[in-house]
Amino acid sequence: MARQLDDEKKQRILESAFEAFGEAGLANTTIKDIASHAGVAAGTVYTYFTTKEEVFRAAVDLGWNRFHDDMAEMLETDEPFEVRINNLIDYGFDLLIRVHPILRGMFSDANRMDLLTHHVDVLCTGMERFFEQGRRSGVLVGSPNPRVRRFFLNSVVSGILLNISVAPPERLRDEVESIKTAVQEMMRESLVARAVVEGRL
Amino acid sequence: MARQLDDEKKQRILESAFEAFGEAGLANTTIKDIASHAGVAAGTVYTYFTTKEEVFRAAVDLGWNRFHDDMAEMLETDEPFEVRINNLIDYGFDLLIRVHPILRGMFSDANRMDLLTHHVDVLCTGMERFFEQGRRSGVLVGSPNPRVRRFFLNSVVSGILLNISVAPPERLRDEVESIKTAVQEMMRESLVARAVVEGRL
Amino acid sequence: MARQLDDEKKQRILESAFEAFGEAGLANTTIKDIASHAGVAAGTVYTYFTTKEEVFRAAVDLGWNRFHDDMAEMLETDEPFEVRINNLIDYGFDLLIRVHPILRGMFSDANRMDLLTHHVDVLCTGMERFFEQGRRSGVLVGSPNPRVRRFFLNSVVSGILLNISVAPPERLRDEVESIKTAVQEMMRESLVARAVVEGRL
Amino acid sequence: MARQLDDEKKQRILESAFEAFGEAGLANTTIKDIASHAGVAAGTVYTYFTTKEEVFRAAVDLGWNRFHDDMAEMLETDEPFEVRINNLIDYGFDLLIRVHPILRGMFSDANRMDLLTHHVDVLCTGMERFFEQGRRSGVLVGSPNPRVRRFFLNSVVSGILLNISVAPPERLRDEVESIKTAVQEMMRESLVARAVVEGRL
DNA sequence: GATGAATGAGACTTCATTCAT
DNA sequence: AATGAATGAAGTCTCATTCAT
Repeated sequence: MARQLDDEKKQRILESAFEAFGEAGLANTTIKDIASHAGVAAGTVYTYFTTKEEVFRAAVDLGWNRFHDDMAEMLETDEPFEVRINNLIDYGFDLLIRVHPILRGMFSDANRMDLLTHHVDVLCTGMERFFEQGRRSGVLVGSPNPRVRRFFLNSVVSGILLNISVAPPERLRDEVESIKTAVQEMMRESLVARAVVEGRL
Repeated sequence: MARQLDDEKKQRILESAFEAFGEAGLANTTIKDIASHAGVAAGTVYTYFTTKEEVFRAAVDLGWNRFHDDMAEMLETDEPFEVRINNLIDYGFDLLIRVHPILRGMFSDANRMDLLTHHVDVLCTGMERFFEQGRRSGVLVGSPNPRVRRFFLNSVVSGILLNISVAPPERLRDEVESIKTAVQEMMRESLVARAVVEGRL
Repeated sequence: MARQLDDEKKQRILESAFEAFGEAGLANTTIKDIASHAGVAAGTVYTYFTTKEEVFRAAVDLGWNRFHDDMAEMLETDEPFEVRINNLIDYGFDLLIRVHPILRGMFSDANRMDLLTHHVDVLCTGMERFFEQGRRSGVLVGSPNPRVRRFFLNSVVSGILLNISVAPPERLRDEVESIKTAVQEMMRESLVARAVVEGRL
Repeated sequence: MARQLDDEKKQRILESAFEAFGEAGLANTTIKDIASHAGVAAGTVYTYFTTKEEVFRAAVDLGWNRFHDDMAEMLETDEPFEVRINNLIDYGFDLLIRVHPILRGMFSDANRMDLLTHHVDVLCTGMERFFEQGRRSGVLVGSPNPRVRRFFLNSVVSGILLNISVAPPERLRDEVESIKTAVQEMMRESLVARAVVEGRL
């Protein structure tokens, strides 16, 4: 038998593509860039993918799926809601750093290929489900109108994504840190406000 | 006279570039595309710009500046705040449709060239100043903490931009309409909530 | 046993090559095409041949040799000349259909590699010898000048080859049929003409 | 105004393509080969043609049309038939040397693209018309059956084409010379034969 | 011996930019 | 100032050939 198709190698190519596209975008990244970063010959990329566009799509999905998986793992535990929301704030933003390339370098092209709406939707639906659990345990406030709530959620989530995407790599950590702080304060205030409304304070 | 003619031609090129880049992105748009849409020869573009990148920068700025100007014109009138906020909701989103190309087609590349942070910042600062006026006349609520308020504003503004940018041209108007409705509801609720807190309801 | 198996595999590859080259030509046929049609892996082709060009040469020779063999078998029997000439006309053209690929798909490249003159020559010499036998039994006419006779033979034989090579596969059988009819008529006339000249009619 | 599209340059490219394709065939000829032989940059070829295939088609047509034109010019004069047939034999074969490339290098691919049947047909029809004039002035014999005559003509014409096409360039002139001699002899014999039949000799 | 993944040279084609007209 | 033909660098992709398994 000959050398077998190597899933590890495909992953290496994909990882390399993810970084390269994230850095420079679809058009400014060459197959050679990707290949040499992955330690293979240019032609080898075509053993695992049929076109550059397919590599791009796979790289975008890699980033988003990794993000979704990490989010799910973090949120869907048996711990009490308070612990999970702290996890979200404490570690959730770290996840964004890993997917920063999808936002910074792959945004427009991914959008043009209609690869984004789906993932933004998945993300927001996951968040919504999570916060729903919080609502049931009375922890979080928000508009009593579910449509407004969804819009608010969607806007804030998207807004955070956009803000992170525009951050150049070198300012990325600071930007994330400041967003994190703001979210923490916002939540604290929200809880206080609710307590006031409920006459608990 | 000659000067005017030239300026007019430069504008035509820029307008054409704005549309072409917005539709297809930096890399998928050729100088010839831009030139022929503007009714000039490819070489003529180089009479007014030195490189394709410069055309791109100028097109991005054209879009954003036009947006900023329209926003300013709309918000900075002498009319009472209530009228202006209705204008914002009624007509503001129409402006977004005009700048959709910057978001849809020029996002990543503009970002990579660091042309975005500035404009997002200008937009948010303008909005902040506007809502500040509202606050002074007691119309709008929001966190008492200015940092949280700014974060909230920035997130929602950015979120709206992202959501619009993600909409394909054919779904654009519907998407804008639904965002508009959500914002209206959100504001109504916000005013009610404040009235409740203040014991007015 | 092993030897036989190998030979059989080599034949399969060659057969596959003959068809593929005949269909698409040297440059438009890949080693993979040939291999997969033969039911082997691309690498295996290199166990039996050293280069693609060698495969091509072998395929060309396969076609021509098969043709020469079939012609020889048909012509060199002990039957009377009249029977054999009828065989030639009745079945000879069927042979051309089998070698059509050499003519249609392999012509130019085979020619460039100087693989053709030899085979056209072999064919014409065989035909000449055959007709010579006819002459001896007084059956066929033709120029009394052997050089003219050879030229005439060569031209008609080559002309038939060219006409068949030019026929697209789907028109091949019709084309062959019409050539067959024309040859039959021509021969009949020739015999009549000779009879006239000899005062037999 | 800019440099104008230069018909002379297009001709130079075509001429270069004709020679290159004729020498090496479609697949073995690169656009760069053609361009550098024509003294232009590779990209310039694409100013005048859209694909390599288009260049090839144009080169094939160039060769054949030139041939048809020369034939027509030679045959369609007011001179007596005897003079014209001598022209045909004396100079006609020289024309074949000019088109040798179409036959040697472009045959198979041109055939695959169905560019040949038409031209072979045009050639044979032209010849038929010419010999028809001869028949009317009683100069030439041949089968009284027009179908047989056409087949004979077609075969001999095609046969000559094939024989010339298989000649390698260095043997080309000799080959043509010997065909020429054979044709001359064949015609002389044909005339003699007719005289015999008619009792004139 | 067979396999087929890996290689990398090389082809076509595009397009930003230049510059003769 | 405008034009658009010319240039040539660069990118994607193919495929003959090699060689580890």
